[in-house]
Amino acid sequence: MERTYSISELAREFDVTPRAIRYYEAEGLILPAREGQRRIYTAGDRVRLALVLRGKRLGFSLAESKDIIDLYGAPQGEAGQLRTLLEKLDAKRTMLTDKRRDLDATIANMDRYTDRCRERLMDLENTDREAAE
Amino acid sequence: MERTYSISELAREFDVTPRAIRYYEAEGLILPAREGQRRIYTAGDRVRLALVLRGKRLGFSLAESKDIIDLYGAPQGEAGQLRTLLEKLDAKRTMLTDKRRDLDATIANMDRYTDRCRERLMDLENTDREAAE
DNA sequence: CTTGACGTTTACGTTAACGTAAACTCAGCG
DNA sequence: CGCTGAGTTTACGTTAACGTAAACGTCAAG
Repeated sequence: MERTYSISELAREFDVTPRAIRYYEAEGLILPAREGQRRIYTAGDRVRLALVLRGKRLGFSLAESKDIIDLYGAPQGEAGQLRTLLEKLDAKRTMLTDKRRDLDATIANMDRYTDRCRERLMDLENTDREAAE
Repeated sequence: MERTYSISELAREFDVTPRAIRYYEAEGLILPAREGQRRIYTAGDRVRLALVLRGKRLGFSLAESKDIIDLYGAPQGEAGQLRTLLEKLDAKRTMLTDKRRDLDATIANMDRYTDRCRERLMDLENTDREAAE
């Protein structure tokens, strides 16, 4: 038997509130089974939650994350379905690499600035040392 | 004389509304000069706007973007100021590279899945061709 | 002179993503 | 049996980031 999780268990593990997890369910991002009234999360549900949270860190809305996550699990019976799936995957990939370009530019920018700051600091320390002689 | 811009000029160029630009000003992200009552944006203001929008694409809140943008332009007179600035820059850089790790993982994940889909499609096309014989 | 185009302030409305609180169920324990 | 701890639903509250609308200024063109 596969291991399952309660809502508060997942909440603790990922440091979110049960309320947030229920909200993701209401938005159609996670669909746990029920045992009576209680929600039962499988390992698959846990992965989906992790994907949602990673999406959040990357600045995706829940709707965008749902778009992406739903691609994993799309029907692949016919060749036509596979082809449209591949197109959608390509579109998402483009969006992701665009974001990476922005991110790399931001980091490169900051690095250049940091270098200038370091130089400035070394200059300051040198003149201090000279003044102390 | 350096070129300046009106609010609607910048709005058109970056495809945002004047309202949004004024909001960024209210939040302290851009501080254009005034000519009478009208806002006059310099090339520097334009750069700051571009940084704000890039931050948005990366999923930063306006407050986070302000944090980052304010680092460029922080006082660097004393060595102490430079050292705390360098610390803050390092912290931000760590956050950015963390984000890139998430982003790379997301892309790699999607690429693996895409490869499996492509294989599946080729298999399907092969069995189709064989069935047609 | 008035009509637009562009700008301004002020203020209220809207959406996403939850937080918070109330009132309920239900299994287990002493 | 009553209590506790975990879970549930329902509903209203909250914040960020603007959208939208009203009411006004200003200046060049017709």
